Amino acid sequence: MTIDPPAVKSVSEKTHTKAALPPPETNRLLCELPPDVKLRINPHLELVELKLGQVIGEAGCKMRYVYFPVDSIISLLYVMENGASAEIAVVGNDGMVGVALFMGGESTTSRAVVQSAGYAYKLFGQRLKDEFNRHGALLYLLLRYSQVLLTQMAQTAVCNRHHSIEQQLCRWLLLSIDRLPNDHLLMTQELIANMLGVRREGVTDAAGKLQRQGIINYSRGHIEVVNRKLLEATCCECYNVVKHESERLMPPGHCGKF
Amino acid sequence: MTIDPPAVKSVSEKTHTKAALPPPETNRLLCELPPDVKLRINPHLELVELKLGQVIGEAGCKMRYVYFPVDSIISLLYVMENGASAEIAVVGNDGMVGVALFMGGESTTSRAVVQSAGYAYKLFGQRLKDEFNRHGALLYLLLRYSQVLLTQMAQTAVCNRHHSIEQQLCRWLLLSIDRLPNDHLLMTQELIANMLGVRREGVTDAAGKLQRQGIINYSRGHIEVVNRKLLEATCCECYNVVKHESERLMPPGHCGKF
DNA sequence: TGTCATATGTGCGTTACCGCACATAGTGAT
DNA sequence: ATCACTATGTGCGGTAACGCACATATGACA
Repeated sequence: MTIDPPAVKSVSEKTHTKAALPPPETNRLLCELPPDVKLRINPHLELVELKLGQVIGEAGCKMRYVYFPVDSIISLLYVMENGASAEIAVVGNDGMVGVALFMGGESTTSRAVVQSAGYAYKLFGQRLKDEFNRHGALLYLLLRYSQVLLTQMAQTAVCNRHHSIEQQLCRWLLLSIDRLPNDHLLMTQELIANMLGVRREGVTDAAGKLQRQGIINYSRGHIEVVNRKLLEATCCECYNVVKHESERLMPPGHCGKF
Repeated sequence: MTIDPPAVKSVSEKTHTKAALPPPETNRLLCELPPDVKLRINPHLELVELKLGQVIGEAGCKMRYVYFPVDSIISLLYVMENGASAEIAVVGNDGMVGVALFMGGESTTSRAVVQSAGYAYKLFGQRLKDEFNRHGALLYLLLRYSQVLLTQMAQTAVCNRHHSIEQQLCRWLLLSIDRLPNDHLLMTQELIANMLGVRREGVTDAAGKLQRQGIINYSRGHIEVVNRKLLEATCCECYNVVKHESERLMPPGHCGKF
């Protein structure tokens, strides 16, 4: 029952033995690529382990690699001058980290932090750009994904403005477990507070309410969603808006259909 | 001295007589295009007048046209189920409205509203897509602009989370006058409140403070920035972050240099 | 000039969240 | 078993923004 940071590693290793590495297709973007693109890209993909809290992209620094999460989750976090922070968007096996590379900026104003340990496929930035500049399926796929990101950011802005900590916590939990294999996540309330840009005590309050309603169970860095339906009902509209828009923009089986 | 909605029209007409239409180059994006692209695009650009409050793109509805503002300002506004709203980003002659067209989504979850009346060049969506699909300078220019939008949205999210109404009002004023020919804007506190997603009284308070500090002058729908330096000093970091990132991503004279 | 709609000012109690201080409880290391 | 560390619980005063009600001022227009 006990899962601590080192244990996470062993769990991951157990899941992904040499005999059963998660294929690149575990990532939605890599999956949707047509065969010819895969042939060019896949040989250069490198499966890497990402540890909780690891920074894979710093604000203002040129990104050398892009990452396609398979079972890890990456937070795009904005850190202000005074140290306060806020999550801008979250990326799991539905997306990639490093859109600034093909957008032309090479860097962004936000930091990419591992929010849930796991694996990701890493690709050298120039390789991505080369394929992007062939102006084929990859370009159109990444463009659509960029719009998903845009939508998520916009919704985050709105949610920050109008919704309570409890509602935002619900949204955050839903976004997280959607990107995880089960309804169990490793995350302290302190870290969640950093993501949401609120006080730790505020998260304690909100989480307490959810626990008392039988929506979640948590203790010392573990959170389990036990009643997803109720969680969705308690959440603000923001989660559903983002989810539906993502599904609209990136329907499954889109590869080669651009 | 009196400028009301009808007067705005006459002012605009005075400025842009048949003899002196603002050229497409008044818009930064159109300006940066290399000659061959201009040759293909410009014949299809249509100068249109945009009235205050006009909706040129509705959430969830396919956009038929894209707009390149010349002296108008467009707000990307998210309207929630309960009617509350918040501005996600603002577009002036530095950008365009309708990125969803080339991103592939055809529509977004936000509404595009005219925040400041004026003119814009309108282009049929398919024309833009056609040029985009030539995979030339336009593609790379619009990608960079998309990153500017992304940055602006991210910063809006953070600003909503951490900064006071007064600071946000400063940011909003600066973003606005940067896109206007002078330091004078037509905007009631009620409308500003809608943009910022706060109460009208909150804007009254904040505006009152700024006025008492000699930073702005306002009365019945007119706001004039009289001390920009002080305004910037009173503002949060958000304005400068977005401004610098925009300048980095879209330096002048970039055309043909992709 | 008077009238009216609209924009702005102001006061009040309420709420959500903050910042801080400190108490309590799991958990790993020894 | 003990200790130290970290995560979580809780209380308290302070503050920013809210919702509401209503007062006042300004400019447009008859």
